[in-house]
Amino acid sequence: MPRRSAIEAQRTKETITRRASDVASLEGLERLTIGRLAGDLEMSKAGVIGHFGTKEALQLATLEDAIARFTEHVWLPAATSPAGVERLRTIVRAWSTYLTDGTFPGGCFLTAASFEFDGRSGAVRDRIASALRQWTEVLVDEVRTAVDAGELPADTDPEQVAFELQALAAGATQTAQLHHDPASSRRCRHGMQRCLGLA
Amino acid sequence: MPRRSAIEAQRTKETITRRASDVASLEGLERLTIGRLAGDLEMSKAGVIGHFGTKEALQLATLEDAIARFTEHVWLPAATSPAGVERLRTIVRAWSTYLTDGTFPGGCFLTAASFEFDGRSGAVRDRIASALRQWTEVLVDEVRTAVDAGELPADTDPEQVAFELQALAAGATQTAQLHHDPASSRRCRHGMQRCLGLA
DNA sequence: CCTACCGATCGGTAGG
DNA sequence: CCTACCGATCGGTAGG
Repeated sequence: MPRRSAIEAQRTKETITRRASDVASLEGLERLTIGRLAGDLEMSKAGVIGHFGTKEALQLATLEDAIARFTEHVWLPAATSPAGVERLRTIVRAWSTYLTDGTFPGGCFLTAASFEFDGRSGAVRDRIASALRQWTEVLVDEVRTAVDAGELPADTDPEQVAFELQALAAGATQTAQLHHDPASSRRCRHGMQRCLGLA
Repeated sequence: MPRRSAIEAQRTKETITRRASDVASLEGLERLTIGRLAGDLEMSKAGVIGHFGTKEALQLATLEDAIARFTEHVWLPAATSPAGVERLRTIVRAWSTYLTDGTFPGGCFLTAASFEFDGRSGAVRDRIASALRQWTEVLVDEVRTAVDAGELPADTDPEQVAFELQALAAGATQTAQLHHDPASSRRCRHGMQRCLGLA
Protein backbone atom coordinates (compact mmCIF):
# COMPACT_ATOMS: atom_id res chain seq x y z
CA MET A 1 0.00 0.00 0.00
CA PRO A 2 1.54 3.34 -0.99
CA ARG A 3 -0.33 5.22 1.74
CA ARG A 4 2.72 6.72 3.39
CA SER A 5 4.20 8.14 0.21
CA ALA A 6 0.80 9.36 -0.99
CA ILE A 7 0.38 11.32 2.22
CA GLU A 8 3.86 12.77 1.88
CA ALA A 9 3.21 13.71 -1.74
CA GLN A 10 0.01 15.48 -0.69
CA ARG A 11 1.90 17.38 1.98
CA THR A 12 4.56 18.44 -0.52
CA LYS A 13 1.82 19.59 -2.87
CA GLU A 14 0.30 21.75 -0.14
CA THR A 15 3.69 23.22 0.70
CA ILE A 16 4.09 24.19 -2.94
CA THR A 17 0.66 25.79 -3.35
CA ARG A 18 0.98 27.66 -0.06
CA ARG A 19 4.29 29.14 -1.09
CA ALA A 20 2.92 29.80 -4.58
CA SER A 21 -0.08 31.76 -3.30
CA ASP A 22 2.18 33.86 -1.07
CA VAL A 23 4.54 34.71 -3.92
CA ALA A 24 1.70 35.27 -6.39
CA SER A 25 -0.04 37.73 -4.05
CA LEU A 26 3.08 39.88 -4.29
CA GLU A 27 4.15 39.38 -7.89
CA GLY A 28 1.21 37.88 -9.76
CA LEU A 29 0.16 34.41 -10.84
CA GLU A 30 2.06 34.67 -14.11
CA ARG A 31 5.38 35.88 -12.75
CA LEU A 32 5.30 32.90 -10.45
CA THR A 33 7.66 30.62 -12.41
CA ILE A 34 8.36 26.98 -11.82
CA GLY A 35 12.10 27.57 -11.60
CA ARG A 36 11.80 30.29 -8.96
CA LEU A 37 9.40 28.27 -6.90
CA ALA A 38 11.79 25.31 -7.08
CA GLY A 39 14.64 27.54 -5.91
CA ASP A 40 12.59 28.92 -2.99
CA LEU A 41 11.62 25.44 -1.88
CA GLU A 42 15.05 23.91 -2.59
CA MET A 43 13.58 21.44 -5.03
CA SER A 44 14.21 20.73 -8.69
CA LYS A 45 11.92 22.17 -11.35
CA ALA A 46 10.84 18.65 -12.26
CA GLY A 47 10.04 17.97 -8.61
CA VAL A 48 7.71 20.97 -8.50
CA ILE A 49 5.92 20.61 -11.82
CA GLY A 50 5.66 16.84 -11.48
CA HIS A 51 2.90 17.31 -8.90
CA PHE A 52 0.75 19.29 -11.29
CA GLY A 53 1.71 18.48 -14.86
CA THR A 54 1.42 21.95 -16.35
CA LYS A 55 1.84 25.50 -15.17
CA GLU A 56 -1.87 26.12 -15.66
CA ALA A 57 -2.69 23.21 -13.31
CA LEU A 58 -0.25 24.69 -10.76
CA GLN A 59 -2.00 28.06 -11.10
CA LEU A 60 -5.41 26.44 -10.60
CA ALA A 61 -4.21 24.57 -7.49
CA THR A 62 -2.71 27.80 -6.16
CA LEU A 63 -6.03 29.51 -6.76
CA GLU A 64 -7.87 26.84 -4.76
CA ASP A 65 -5.43 27.39 -1.87
CA ALA A 66 -6.13 31.13 -1.99
CA ILE A 67 -9.90 30.64 -2.15
CA ALA A 68 -9.68 28.37 0.91
CA ARG A 69 -7.72 31.04 2.79
CA PHE A 70 -10.31 33.69 1.90
CA THR A 71 -13.14 31.43 3.05
CA GLU A 72 -11.35 30.63 6.30
CA HIS A 73 -10.58 34.26 7.18
CA VAL A 74 -13.69 36.04 5.92
CA TRP A 75 -16.60 33.63 5.69
CA LEU A 76 -15.88 31.22 8.56
CA PRO A 77 -16.02 33.88 11.34
CA ALA A 78 -19.42 34.99 10.00
CA ALA A 79 -20.94 31.59 9.27
CA THR A 80 -22.18 31.14 12.82
CA SER A 81 -23.70 34.64 13.10
CA PRO A 82 -27.46 34.93 12.50
CA ALA A 83 -28.17 35.64 8.81
CA GLY A 84 -28.87 39.26 7.87
CA VAL A 85 -27.43 42.46 9.31
CA GLU A 86 -25.63 40.76 12.19
CA ARG A 87 -23.82 38.42 9.81
CA LEU A 88 -23.04 41.35 7.49
CA ARG A 89 -21.52 43.19 10.43
CA THR A 90 -19.22 40.25 11.12
CA ILE A 91 -18.29 39.93 7.45
CA VAL A 92 -17.39 43.62 7.25
CA ARG A 93 -15.15 43.32 10.29
CA ALA A 94 -13.42 40.12 9.20
CA TRP A 95 -13.09 41.18 5.55
CA SER A 96 -11.61 44.62 6.19
CA THR A 97 -9.15 43.08 8.63
CA TYR A 98 -8.19 40.23 6.31
CA LEU A 99 -7.35 42.69 3.51
CA THR A 100 -4.45 44.22 5.42
CA ASP A 101 -3.51 41.85 8.24
CA GLY A 102 -0.86 39.91 6.33
CA THR A 103 -2.90 36.79 5.58
CA PHE A 104 -1.26 37.19 2.18
CA PRO A 105 2.06 39.10 2.12
CA GLY A 106 0.98 41.01 -1.00
CA GLY A 107 -2.65 41.68 -0.14
CA CYS A 108 -5.77 39.83 -1.24
CA PHE A 109 -4.72 37.27 -3.83
CA LEU A 110 -8.14 37.05 -5.47
CA THR A 111 -8.38 40.80 -6.05
CA ALA A 112 -4.91 40.91 -7.60
CA ALA A 113 -5.55 37.82 -9.72
CA SER A 114 -8.83 39.29 -10.93
CA PHE A 115 -7.09 42.36 -12.37
CA GLU A 116 -4.23 40.26 -13.71
CA PHE A 117 -6.40 37.81 -15.67
CA ASP A 118 -9.45 39.89 -16.58
CA GLY A 119 -8.17 40.51 -20.10
CA ARG A 120 -7.39 36.88 -20.90
CA SER A 121 -9.27 33.65 -21.48
CA GLY A 122 -8.90 30.15 -20.12
CA ALA A 123 -9.48 28.04 -17.05
CA VAL A 124 -7.63 30.30 -14.60
CA ARG A 125 -9.64 33.37 -15.54
CA ASP A 126 -12.88 31.34 -15.43
CA ARG A 127 -12.14 30.05 -11.92
CA ILE A 128 -11.31 33.56 -10.65
CA ALA A 129 -14.56 34.86 -12.12
CA SER A 130 -16.65 32.04 -10.61
CA ALA A 131 -15.10 32.49 -7.15
CA LEU A 132 -15.79 36.23 -7.13
CA ARG A 133 -19.27 35.75 -8.49
CA GLN A 134 -20.02 33.23 -5.77
CA TRP A 135 -18.88 35.66 -3.08
CA THR A 136 -21.01 38.41 -4.61
CA GLU A 137 -24.00 36.08 -4.45
CA VAL A 138 -23.36 35.43 -0.77
CA LEU A 139 -23.38 39.18 -0.15
CA VAL A 140 -26.51 39.72 -2.22
CA ASP A 141 -28.29 36.94 -0.30
CA GLU A 142 -27.33 38.40 3.08
CA VAL A 143 -28.50 41.88 2.10
CA ARG A 144 -31.75 40.44 0.77
CA THR A 145 -32.30 38.55 4.01
CA ALA A 146 -31.71 41.76 5.97
CA VAL A 147 -34.18 43.67 3.78
CA ASP A 148 -36.82 40.94 4.15
CA ALA A 149 -36.36 41.05 7.93
CA GLY A 150 -36.84 44.81 7.92
CA GLU A 151 -33.27 45.41 9.13
CA LEU A 152 -32.45 47.40 6.01
CA PRO A 153 -34.72 49.86 4.11
CA ALA A 154 -37.17 48.23 1.70
CA ASP A 155 -35.79 50.20 -1.26
CA THR A 156 -32.27 48.81 -0.77
CA ASP A 157 -30.76 47.42 -4.00
CA PRO A 158 -28.89 44.26 -2.92
CA GLU A 159 -26.87 44.03 -6.16
CA GLN A 160 -25.77 47.64 -5.80
CA VAL A 161 -24.75 47.13 -2.17
CA ALA A 162 -22.77 43.98 -3.05
CA PHE A 163 -21.05 45.89 -5.86
CA GLU A 164 -20.04 48.68 -3.51
CA LEU A 165 -18.74 46.28 -0.86
CA GLN A 166 -16.58 44.49 -3.45
CA ALA A 167 -15.36 47.86 -4.72
CA LEU A 168 -14.36 49.03 -1.24
CA ALA A 169 -12.38 45.81 -0.76
CA ALA A 170 -10.55 46.38 -4.04
CA GLY A 171 -9.91 50.01 -3.08
CA ALA A 172 -8.45 49.02 0.28
CA THR A 173 -6.15 46.50 -1.42
CA GLN A 174 -5.00 49.26 -3.76
CA THR A 175 -4.19 51.89 -1.13
CA ALA A 176 -2.68 49.35 1.27
CA GLN A 177 -0.35 47.81 -1.29
CA LEU A 178 0.52 50.80 -3.47
CA HIS A 179 0.73 53.54 -0.84
CA HIS A 180 1.18 51.44 2.31
CA ASP A 181 -1.57 53.64 3.69
CA PRO A 182 -2.23 52.50 7.28
CA ALA A 183 -5.76 53.95 7.10
CA SER A 184 -6.79 51.46 4.36
CA SER A 185 -8.50 48.94 6.62
CA ARG A 186 -10.34 51.60 8.62
CA ARG A 187 -11.48 53.48 5.50
CA CYS A 188 -12.69 50.21 4.02
CA ARG A 189 -14.63 49.29 7.17
CA HIS A 190 -16.17 52.77 7.48
CA GLY A 191 -17.17 52.77 3.82
CA MET A 192 -18.75 49.33 4.12
CA GLN A 193 -20.65 50.35 7.25
CA ARG A 194 -21.93 53.53 5.62
CA CYS A 195 -22.89 51.51 2.57
CA LEU A 196 -24.97 49.21 4.77
CA GLY A 197 -26.41 52.08 6.77
CA LEU A 198 -24.57 50.88 9.90
CA ALA A 199 -22.43 54.01 10.31
CA MET B 1 18.89 70.16 -40.15
CA PRO B 2 17.45 66.79 -39.08
CA ARG B 3 14.04 68.32 -38.36
CA ARG B 4 12.10 66.08 -40.71
CA SER B 5 13.53 62.85 -39.37
CA ALA B 6 13.19 64.02 -35.76
CA ILE B 7 9.49 64.68 -36.31
CA GLU B 8 9.05 61.30 -37.93
CA ALA B 9 10.91 59.61 -35.08
CA GLN B 10 8.62 61.35 -32.59
CA ARG B 11 5.57 60.17 -34.49
CA THR B 12 6.88 56.59 -34.54
CA LYS B 13 7.47 56.80 -30.80
CA GLU B 14 3.89 57.92 -30.22
CA THR B 15 2.59 55.10 -32.42
CA ILE B 16 4.56 52.64 -30.28
CA THR B 17 3.39 53.97 -26.90
CA ARG B 18 -0.23 54.18 -28.05
CA ARG B 19 -0.21 50.59 -29.18
CA ALA B 20 1.68 49.61 -26.03
CA SER B 21 -0.88 51.19 -23.69
CA ASP B 22 -3.72 49.47 -25.56
CA VAL B 23 -2.06 46.05 -25.31
CA ALA B 24 -0.97 46.61 -21.71
CA SER B 25 -4.52 47.53 -20.62
CA LEU B 26 -5.56 44.03 -21.73
CA GLU B 27 -2.55 41.94 -20.77
CA GLY B 28 -0.45 43.97 -18.35
CA LEU B 29 2.65 46.15 -18.59
CA GLU B 30 4.96 43.20 -18.07
CA ARG B 31 3.45 40.82 -20.60
CA LEU B 32 3.88 43.56 -23.15
CA THR B 33 7.10 42.28 -24.77
CA ILE B 34 9.30 44.09 -27.23
CA GLY B 35 9.08 41.25 -29.73
CA ARG B 36 5.29 41.13 -29.73
CA LEU B 37 5.01 44.88 -30.04
CA ALA B 38 7.41 44.75 -32.98
CA GLY B 39 5.28 42.06 -34.62
CA ASP B 40 2.06 44.04 -34.13
CA LEU B 41 3.62 47.18 -35.63
CA GLU B 42 5.51 45.31 -38.37
CA MET B 43 8.84 46.58 -37.13
CA SER B 44 11.99 44.87 -35.93
CA LYS B 45 12.64 44.50 -32.20
CA ALA B 46 15.66 46.79 -32.54
CA GLY B 47 13.47 49.36 -34.28
CA VAL B 48 11.08 49.39 -31.31
CA ILE B 49 13.50 49.34 -28.40
CA GLY B 50 15.89 51.78 -30.11
CA HIS B 51 13.45 54.61 -29.35
CA PHE B 52 13.56 53.95 -25.62
CA GLY B 53 16.75 52.11 -24.73
CA THR B 54 15.36 49.70 -22.15
CA LYS B 55 12.07 47.98 -21.49
CA GLU B 56 11.64 50.02 -18.30
CA ALA B 57 11.92 53.25 -20.31
CA LEU B 58 9.33 51.87 -22.74
CA GLN B 59 7.03 51.07 -19.81
CA LEU B 60 7.47 54.58 -18.39
CA ALA B 61 6.70 56.18 -21.75
CA THR B 62 3.64 53.94 -22.09
CA LEU B 63 2.55 55.04 -18.62
CA GLU B 64 2.81 58.70 -19.62
CA ASP B 65 0.63 58.01 -22.65
CA ALA B 66 -1.96 56.36 -20.40
CA ILE B 67 -1.87 59.20 -17.87
CA ALA B 68 -2.43 61.69 -20.69
CA ARG B 69 -5.44 59.69 -21.89
CA PHE B 70 -6.92 59.61 -18.37
CA THR B 71 -6.43 63.38 -18.02
CA GLU B 72 -8.00 64.03 -21.40
CA HIS B 73 -11.09 61.89 -20.78
CA VAL B 74 -11.73 62.48 -17.08
CA TRP B 75 -10.18 65.76 -15.99
CA LEU B 76 -10.47 67.89 -19.13
CA PRO B 77 -14.29 67.76 -19.34
CA ALA B 78 -14.46 68.92 -15.69
CA ALA B 79 -11.70 71.54 -15.76
CA THR B 80 -14.03 74.27 -16.99
CA SER B 81 -16.82 73.51 -14.50
CA PRO B 82 -16.95 75.69 -11.37
CA ALA B 83 -14.92 74.14 -8.54
CA GLY B 84 -16.84 72.19 -5.90
CA VAL B 85 -19.94 70.06 -6.27
CA GLU B 86 -20.64 71.04 -9.85
CA ARG B 87 -17.14 69.99 -10.92
CA LEU B 88 -17.46 66.77 -8.88
CA ARG B 89 -20.69 66.03 -10.73
CA THR B 90 -18.90 66.37 -14.06
CA ILE B 91 -15.97 64.24 -12.87
CA VAL B 92 -18.33 61.47 -11.74
CA ARG B 93 -20.07 61.46 -15.11
CA ALA B 94 -16.87 61.53 -17.19
CA TRP B 95 -15.00 59.05 -14.98
CA SER B 96 -17.71 56.39 -14.81
CA THR B 97 -18.14 56.65 -18.58
CA TYR B 98 -14.40 56.49 -19.31
CA LEU B 99 -14.05 53.28 -17.27
CA THR B 100 -16.20 51.28 -19.66
CA ASP B 101 -16.44 53.21 -22.95
CA GLY B 102 -13.49 51.59 -24.69
CA THR B 103 -10.98 54.39 -24.22
CA PHE B 104 -8.68 51.48 -23.37
CA PRO B 105 -9.64 48.09 -24.83
CA GLY B 106 -8.88 46.37 -21.51
CA GLY B 107 -10.31 48.93 -19.11
CA CYS B 108 -8.53 51.63 -17.12
CA PHE B 109 -4.81 51.13 -17.63
CA LEU B 110 -3.82 52.90 -14.41
CA THR B 111 -6.05 50.73 -12.24
CA ALA B 112 -4.70 47.54 -13.81
CA ALA B 113 -1.08 48.74 -13.60
CA SER B 114 -1.57 49.68 -9.95
CA PHE B 115 -2.53 46.12 -9.01
CA GLU B 116 0.16 44.66 -11.27
CA PHE B 117 3.05 46.66 -9.79
CA ASP B 118 1.96 47.25 -6.19
CA GLY B 119 4.15 44.41 -4.91
CA ARG B 120 7.32 45.53 -6.70
CA SER B 121 9.80 48.36 -6.49
CA GLY B 122 11.31 50.65 -9.08
CA ALA B 123 10.54 53.62 -11.28
CA VAL B 124 7.42 52.18 -12.89
CA ARG B 125 5.76 51.45 -9.57
CA ASP B 126 6.77 54.89 -8.25
CA ARG B 127 5.25 56.67 -11.26
CA ILE B 128 1.99 54.72 -10.94
CA ALA B 129 1.81 55.62 -7.24
CA SER B 130 2.51 59.32 -7.86
CA ALA B 131 -0.10 59.55 -10.63
CA LEU B 132 -2.79 57.95 -8.46
CA ARG B 133 -1.84 60.05 -5.45
CA GLN B 134 -2.09 63.20 -7.56
CA TRP B 135 -5.58 62.26 -8.71
CA THR B 136 -6.61 61.53 -5.12
CA GLU B 137 -5.39 65.00 -4.13
CA VAL B 138 -7.48 66.56 -6.89
CA LEU B 139 -10.54 64.77 -5.51
CA VAL B 140 -9.76 65.74 -1.91
CA ASP B 141 -9.36 69.39 -2.94
CA GLU B 142 -12.68 69.43 -4.79
CA VAL B 143 -14.53 67.87 -1.86
CA ARG B 144 -12.91 70.34 0.54
CA THR B 145 -13.94 73.23 -1.71
CA ALA B 146 -17.51 71.92 -1.74
CA VAL B 147 -17.52 71.60 2.07
CA ASP B 148 -16.13 75.13 2.51
CA ALA B 149 -18.84 76.45 0.18
CA GLY B 150 -21.52 74.71 2.24
CA GLU B 151 -22.44 72.44 -0.69
CA LEU B 152 -21.56 69.34 1.33
CA PRO B 153 -22.13 68.68 5.08
CA ALA B 154 -19.52 70.21 7.38
CA ASP B 155 -18.65 66.82 8.90
CA THR B 156 -17.68 65.35 5.50
CA ASP B 157 -14.28 63.62 5.55
CA PRO B 158 -12.67 64.55 2.20
CA GLU B 159 -10.02 61.81 2.41
CA GLN B 160 -12.68 59.19 3.09
CA VAL B 161 -14.80 60.40 0.18
CA ALA B 162 -11.79 60.37 -2.18
CA PHE B 163 -10.95 56.84 -1.02
CA GLU B 164 -14.47 55.64 -1.75
CA LEU B 165 -14.56 57.27 -5.18
CA GLN B 166 -11.27 55.58 -6.14
CA ALA B 167 -12.59 52.29 -4.78
CA LEU B 168 -15.78 52.51 -6.84
CA ALA B 169 -13.69 53.15 -9.97
CA ALA B 170 -11.58 50.07 -9.24
CA GLY B 171 -14.72 48.03 -8.57
CA ALA B 172 -16.28 49.08 -11.88
CA THR B 173 -13.10 48.10 -13.72
CA GLN B 174 -13.25 44.72 -12.02
CA THR B 175 -16.89 43.88 -12.83
CA ALA B 176 -16.67 45.31 -16.35
CA GLN B 177 -13.54 43.39 -17.33
CA LEU B 178 -14.01 40.14 -15.40
CA HIS B 179 -17.76 39.66 -15.74
CA HIS B 180 -18.48 41.94 -18.72
CA ASP B 181 -21.27 43.25 -16.50
CA PRO B 182 -23.07 45.97 -18.49
CA ALA B 183 -24.30 47.56 -15.26
CA SER B 184 -20.73 48.42 -14.16
CA SER B 185 -20.72 52.03 -15.31
CA ARG B 186 -24.18 52.74 -13.89
CA ARG B 187 -23.39 51.08 -10.53
CA CYS B 188 -20.18 53.07 -10.34
CA ARG B 189 -21.96 56.35 -11.08
CA HIS B 190 -24.75 55.64 -8.59
CA GLY B 191 -22.25 54.69 -5.91
CA MET B 192 -20.23 57.83 -6.48
CA GLN B 193 -23.32 60.01 -6.38
CA ARG B 194 -24.50 58.41 -3.15
CA CYS B 195 -21.02 58.81 -1.71
CA LEU B 196 -21.19 62.53 -2.50
CA GLY B 197 -24.77 62.85 -1.26
CA LEU B 198 -25.96 63.64 -4.79
CA ALA B 199 -28.24 60.62 -5.12
C1' DC C 1 11.98 13.13 -6.24
C1' DC C 2 16.69 13.93 -9.26
C1' DT C 3 19.98 15.34 -13.51
C1' DA C 4 20.25 16.64 -17.98
C1' DC C 5 18.35 18.33 -21.61
C1' DC C 6 14.85 20.39 -25.42
C1' DG C 7 12.95 24.38 -28.38
C1' DA C 8 11.05 28.89 -27.72
C1' DT C 9 11.28 33.38 -26.21
C1' DC C 10 12.99 36.99 -23.35
C1' DG C 11 15.71 41.85 -23.18
C1' DG C 12 19.30 43.77 -25.31
C1' DT C 13 23.53 44.72 -28.53
C1' DA C 14 26.82 45.00 -32.67
C1' DG C 15 27.33 46.72 -36.88
C1' DG C 16 25.58 48.78 -40.60
C1' DC D 1 15.36 51.78 -39.10
C1' DC D 2 17.40 46.66 -40.42
C1' DT D 3 19.74 41.65 -39.83
C1' DA D 4 22.02 38.73 -36.99
C1' DC D 5 23.25 37.49 -32.90
C1' DC D 6 24.21 37.11 -27.44
C1' DG D 7 23.32 34.91 -22.67
C1' DA D 8 19.51 34.01 -19.66
C1' DT D 9 15.33 32.02 -18.59
C1' DC D 10 10.94 30.12 -19.74
C1' DG D 11 7.67 25.62 -19.59
C1' DG D 12 8.19 21.10 -20.11
C1' DT D 13 10.20 16.13 -20.94
C1' DA D 14 13.23 11.81 -20.91
C1' DG D 15 15.07 8.59 -18.23
C1' DG D 16 16.08 6.97 -14.04
